[in-house]
Amino acid sequence: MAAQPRAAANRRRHPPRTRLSADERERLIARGAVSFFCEVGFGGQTRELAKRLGITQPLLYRYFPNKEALIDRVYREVYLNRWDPRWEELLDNHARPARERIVAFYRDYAKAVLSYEWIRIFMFSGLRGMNLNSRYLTLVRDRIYTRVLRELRREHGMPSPAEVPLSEMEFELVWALHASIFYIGIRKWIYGLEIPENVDEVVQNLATSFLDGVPAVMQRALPPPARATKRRVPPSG
Amino acid sequence: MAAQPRAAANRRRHPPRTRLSADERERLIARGAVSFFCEVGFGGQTRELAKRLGITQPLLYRYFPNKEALIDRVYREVYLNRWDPRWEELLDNHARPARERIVAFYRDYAKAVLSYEWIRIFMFSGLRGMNLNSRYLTLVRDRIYTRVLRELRREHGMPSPAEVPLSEMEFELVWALHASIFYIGIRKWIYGLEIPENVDEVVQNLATSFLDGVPAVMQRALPPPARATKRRVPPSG
DNA sequence: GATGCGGGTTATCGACCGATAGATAGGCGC
DNA sequence: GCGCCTATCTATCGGTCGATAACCCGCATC
Repeated sequence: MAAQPRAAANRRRHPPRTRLSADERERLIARGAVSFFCEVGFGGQTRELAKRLGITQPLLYRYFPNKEALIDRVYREVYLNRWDPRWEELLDNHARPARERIVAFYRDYAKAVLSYEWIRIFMFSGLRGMNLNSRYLTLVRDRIYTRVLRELRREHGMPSPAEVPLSEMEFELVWALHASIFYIGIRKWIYGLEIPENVDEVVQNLATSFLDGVPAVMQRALPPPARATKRRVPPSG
Repeated sequence: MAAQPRAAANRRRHPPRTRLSADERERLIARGAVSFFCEVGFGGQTRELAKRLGITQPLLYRYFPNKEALIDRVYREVYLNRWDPRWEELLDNHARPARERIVAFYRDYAKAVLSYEWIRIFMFSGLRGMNLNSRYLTLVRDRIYTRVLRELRREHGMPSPAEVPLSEMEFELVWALHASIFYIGIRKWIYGLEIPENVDEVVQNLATSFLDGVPAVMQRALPPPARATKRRVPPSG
């Protein structure tokens, strides 16, 4: 702080500029942007973000052409690499009982999805009108819900999806389980409510309760002709 | 400016100003603010809001001291008068079977809550860090969840909440039903996904499936001494 | 030890946005 | 039909924010 011969050092308002490689700096900015925007929303100011990163605001524009590009990067950072391809294998593995597989999957899925960043970014991007959410959820529907329902059908001796296509109502039932898990995150990181410590146990109970309660509704929801497919029936009368 | 006989009329950029009573104008602004902010979020600009209302932006400031006051008004407009006191009566009415009451309640609750405005304002206010959400949800927990669980306990011959307090896990199970209903709205009005037309039927199935699946989990979750009340068993073997 | 590449900074622009001041005009009371 | 009250408008201010321009300087290179 004392008067130094090097006047330039005193004029400088910024702490000693740390000089990083371009790659490293870009990663730092990207990571910082994720935690910044998922906290304050995409309306957050670039100046504030720069401050948190310990750099000046124009430096952001050396690495990203504009704010929108930075936001895009945040999306990529959060949405990509969150999908575990082993989930599908897990659900397909007929060596384990269906019930056990489904519970195991949801416990693992919950662990991946129930995070501050994911929940909030997901919500912000939805409210912003991006279609990222719908794209992602279509993936979940095609890759997961179909499998869960297929296994449930088989488990309870109902016709396979090939025989009787999965109904909208059946998808709604799986949506409900998905919702009840995701909502735990919403309660904690959007509403700021307390949630139980043993989330894993809660998820397990939710999945169990789902598996107990859903089959009856599924059976009721099967279209009348389909319910009779156990005795082979020709497609058309 | 051009020297015309009726210069004033030509200089006017606005359509013929409609002059309303203060009360009426304020209501108009409040209603417009609700639909505006729930669409674009609270970051929406007062100029844009004024445009939609067909008035000039400074007029807003005649009725509301600042933007924040306008937003507060939006909250009041949306949060208040959405609670139907008959819900509690409905759940307490022992003349009807518990199952029927609970299903009826959720069908009605869903009808009240699954609206564009409610879902989005609720989300926006949560992300903004207001504690309105937690206050509201604490109300729901105290007034609704406790009743639902109480009736479920009674229905299945479990000890009353007075005998064995409601556990966190039991509340989680009711949360799950709440979540699965609320999430229908999130899917539609935040993610922009298609949802079934017959929401009422879906809600009915969700509630039914809940009532089918939950009791077993509840019974398992009861603390050991309580579970043992049927066959008296000493605590330690 | 001059040179220049490139990461980092300061200074600033222009648009936007909340808010205010003061002019304007619709319509009621007399 | 005159005057006043007040709802509404025009004009504008001051701060904010994304973005750009131009300069700074540590270090590798020769």
